[in-house]
Amino acid sequence: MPPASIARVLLDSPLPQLDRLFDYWVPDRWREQAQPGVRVLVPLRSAGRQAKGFIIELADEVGYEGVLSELDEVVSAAPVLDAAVYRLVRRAADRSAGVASDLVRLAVPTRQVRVEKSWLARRAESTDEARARDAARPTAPSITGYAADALVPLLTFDAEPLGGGGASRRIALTGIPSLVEVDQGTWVPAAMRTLAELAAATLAAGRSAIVSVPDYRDLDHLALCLERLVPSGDVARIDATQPGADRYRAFLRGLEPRPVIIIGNRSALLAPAPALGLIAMWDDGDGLHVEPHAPGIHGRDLALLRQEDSGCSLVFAAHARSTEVQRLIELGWLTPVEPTGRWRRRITPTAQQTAAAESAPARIPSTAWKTVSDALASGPVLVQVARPGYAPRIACAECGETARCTACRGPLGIARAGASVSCRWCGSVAAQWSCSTCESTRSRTVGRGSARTADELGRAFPGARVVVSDGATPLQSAPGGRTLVVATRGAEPTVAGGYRAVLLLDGEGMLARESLRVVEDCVRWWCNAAALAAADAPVLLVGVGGAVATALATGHPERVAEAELADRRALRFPPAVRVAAVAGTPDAVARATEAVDELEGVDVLGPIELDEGRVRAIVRLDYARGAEVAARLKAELVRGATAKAPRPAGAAPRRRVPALRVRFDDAEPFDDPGGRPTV
DNA sequence: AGCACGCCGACT
DNA sequence: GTCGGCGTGCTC
Repeated sequence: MPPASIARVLLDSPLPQLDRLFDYWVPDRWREQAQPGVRVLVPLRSAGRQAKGFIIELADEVGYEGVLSELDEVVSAAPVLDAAVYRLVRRAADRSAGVASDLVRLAVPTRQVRVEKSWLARRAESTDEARARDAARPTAPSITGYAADALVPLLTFDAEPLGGGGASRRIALTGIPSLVEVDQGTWVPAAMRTLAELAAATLAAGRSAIVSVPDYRDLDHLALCLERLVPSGDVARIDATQPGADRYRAFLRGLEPRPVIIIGNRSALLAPAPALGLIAMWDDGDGLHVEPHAPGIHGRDLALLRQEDSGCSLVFAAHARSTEVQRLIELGWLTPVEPTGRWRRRITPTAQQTAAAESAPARIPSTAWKTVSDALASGPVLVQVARPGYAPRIACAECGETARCTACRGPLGIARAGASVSCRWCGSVAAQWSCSTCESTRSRTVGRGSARTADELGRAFPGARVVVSDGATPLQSAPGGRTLVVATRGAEPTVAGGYRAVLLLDGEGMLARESLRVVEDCVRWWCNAAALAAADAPVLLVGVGGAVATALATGHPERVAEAELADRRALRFPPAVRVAAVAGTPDAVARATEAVDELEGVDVLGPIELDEGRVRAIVRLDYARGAEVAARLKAELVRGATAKAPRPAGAAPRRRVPALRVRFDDAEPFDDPGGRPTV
């Protein structure tokens, strides 16, 4: 038998029972092109069709007793599924009972034939010019604001074996200062400059870097910082909003031998990168790092797995520490690092008062009113609110019951001043509403959204320009001068020089949300907004007291993470343990939970009723049980997908809904029962 | 997903 | 005696 005549192929299929490698003969005509990583078409006999797939490895021995088919076609010679990316995808799928090809689909963008052809042609040339460019490495920038020796271990790669690197290679950056001026009049968050400098220094050491940020406004700032440090050909931007061809070109850049800096959102962590030296992630507590598609993996976990596999450096940077990072610090897996001469951003708690200064809106205490008023004289002021729109909620004037949409049961609200009442979920206008409890037709507005706050503040501070930035229409930056910027949490724009004051409203309401992560999320939102203030500017948090307020007032947000994690340990909640939500038909869920329940360090909550005919249970597991639990749940998924559940007499013959779904490490099951379940 | 193999009711 | 119902299981 000639060598390497068998190709092991991963099929492009979401079916769990097909999530393994299939052997195919490589016919002579494809022998040349059939290399690991290429796209192929293969026959799947019983399915009677052709399947797409990727060659994972070549072999010269059959690992299968049956009769092999020949692969039909090598789609292109581009080895798009990189070996390291496949290892990452395989491990990530295995630890979450997921299907590898679901992740491959995120890792390898849709093929763009023209882009790929020109890339292959260019690669074949391999010009002297390219080699000269390789030799001319950019010089390493210093990392502004950090002691020279603090970050040296991150940027030292000499002859280190892959998979090496201790905890000094993995750090959690905290205490990051606020905005910095990178060019005349251009201000960016200091964290973006630090991450850009780290990436550029990694590149200068002859290694690639991946920097993952939650949203495109961070990405723009990061790109801006990198422009000043490295040639544009050394930066590849992977971003969901860019056109397919650009996306594919950026992706292919990571397959070239020359090191590169890859910047992007969560999918950047799945990008190929030669000689990976650094993975950095900004604000890992931001929910945008969670991939919404199956199997719903958090970018943080991808970063941790990839670091372990490659032995590269790892940086989690954030203003507020997540409980997950706190846990890794306590385990000794991450080393906390702070900038030199760290000054602590203090957030001053201010009690809610009913009696405020003359003409002040009732929700702004008089001290805060004075602060805003004074600050406006020297520049822009940020006011953070919880909700967009005019009135976030409508309630019955008689009994106080929340008004809900007749179509979808979503809450009703008012989007703009003078607009009619409409549903916040489905948008349908509620023309004639009557209370479902007491049948009254009189309603009242509850709470103030960004639009109403802006209206009120505009009247209260005549002469100030009022700007609104919310999730639907976020601003990257706002004008300076006498400007009041009203923004919903997470949508705060930057201003040159930083805000002269920051006022955090609605804290009480934000904390009242029924969610495992409320405290953590609120602290993150507050710290992120506070970081947009000028260094000496006051930051006031209205209506929040207790230990959280104390931690923020003394400039120690990490104490909140410590306390939160201690609570979760006591309650056996994530991230002290891992969780897997198991949803589906009652018998499928029962079988799945029975399969794992008897394991040491595993317990099951529920099941509870979801919608008609479906239930959901929560499996809680010690980290050490992860592989075993995921494997058993995967086996149940395979069983559920192949053998159909015995249907009760008289029911519809084929269920449209899958019998079983599993989602790991999602805190949603612990959240507000009024929300819409996603599992 | 698709499609074949396999074991029980009304037909030339 | 067969033709075909779709329940069960496999796909290199």
